[in-house]
Amino acid sequence: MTADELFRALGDPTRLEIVRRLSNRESCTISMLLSGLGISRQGARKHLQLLADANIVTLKPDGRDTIVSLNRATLAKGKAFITEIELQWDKRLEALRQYVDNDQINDL
Amino acid sequence: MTADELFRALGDPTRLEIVRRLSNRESCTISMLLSGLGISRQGARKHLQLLADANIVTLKPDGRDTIVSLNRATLAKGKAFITEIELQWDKRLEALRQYVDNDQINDL
DNA sequence: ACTTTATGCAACCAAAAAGTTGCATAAATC
DNA sequence: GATTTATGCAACTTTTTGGTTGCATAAAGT
Repeated sequence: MTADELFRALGDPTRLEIVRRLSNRESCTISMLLSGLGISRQGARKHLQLLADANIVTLKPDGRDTIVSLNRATLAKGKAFITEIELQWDKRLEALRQYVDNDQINDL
Repeated sequence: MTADELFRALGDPTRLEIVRRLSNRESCTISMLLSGLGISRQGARKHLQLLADANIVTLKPDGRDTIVSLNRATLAKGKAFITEIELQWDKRLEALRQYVDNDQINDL
């Protein structure tokens, strides 16, 4: 799963709300999770499937219900991606700083 | 700018490639940045505008050119959002652990 | 057995996104 | 001054997304 797929899955207010709910509740059933989102069950269910496809969420059938749980490792990947970008940025800035310093030495 | 808007802006391979390029290069002109992305200049320019609208990138006209630079603070917000979710998750798990511990005490 | 509850699947629609092409313009360069 | 280069704006098409409704089904509760 690529970083853009992960971010795309997080890039919707309904889906982000689902993720927020899962971070607060225990893993819960689909109907509990999706009630009160302001859209139809099937509409919300599509969002949930998108999260499942992006591996942000895991669905486990259990009798009549289906249990939804948050996949922490996947979220961590998104965080790691941003951290990596920031790291590259820092390295570049540091290289620039050293370059400027050398110029100052040359100016002596 | 909401978290979902930020993630949505990052949720596209072309835009993520633009961000990656900016993390490695010095701030550069639009044409330098967008060449070789595999789509038309105007197509790529639309993606760049989306990144600018999400405040991930800043555009600064300079004579004939326009200088593009990465906005570090905005990326940090995305990271912070995920961190917050993880924190909620941890707090919930800790509460659950203590609950289980109490049960064990009750069993004595 | 009958009813309710939790869920899935599929068709359909409207709006947004991704991409294209063509034309315009203003700054640099020759 | 003529040309090249960097850019913008706008119209248009195709694909994707977000949402709906209707119908089906299987497990639990009465």
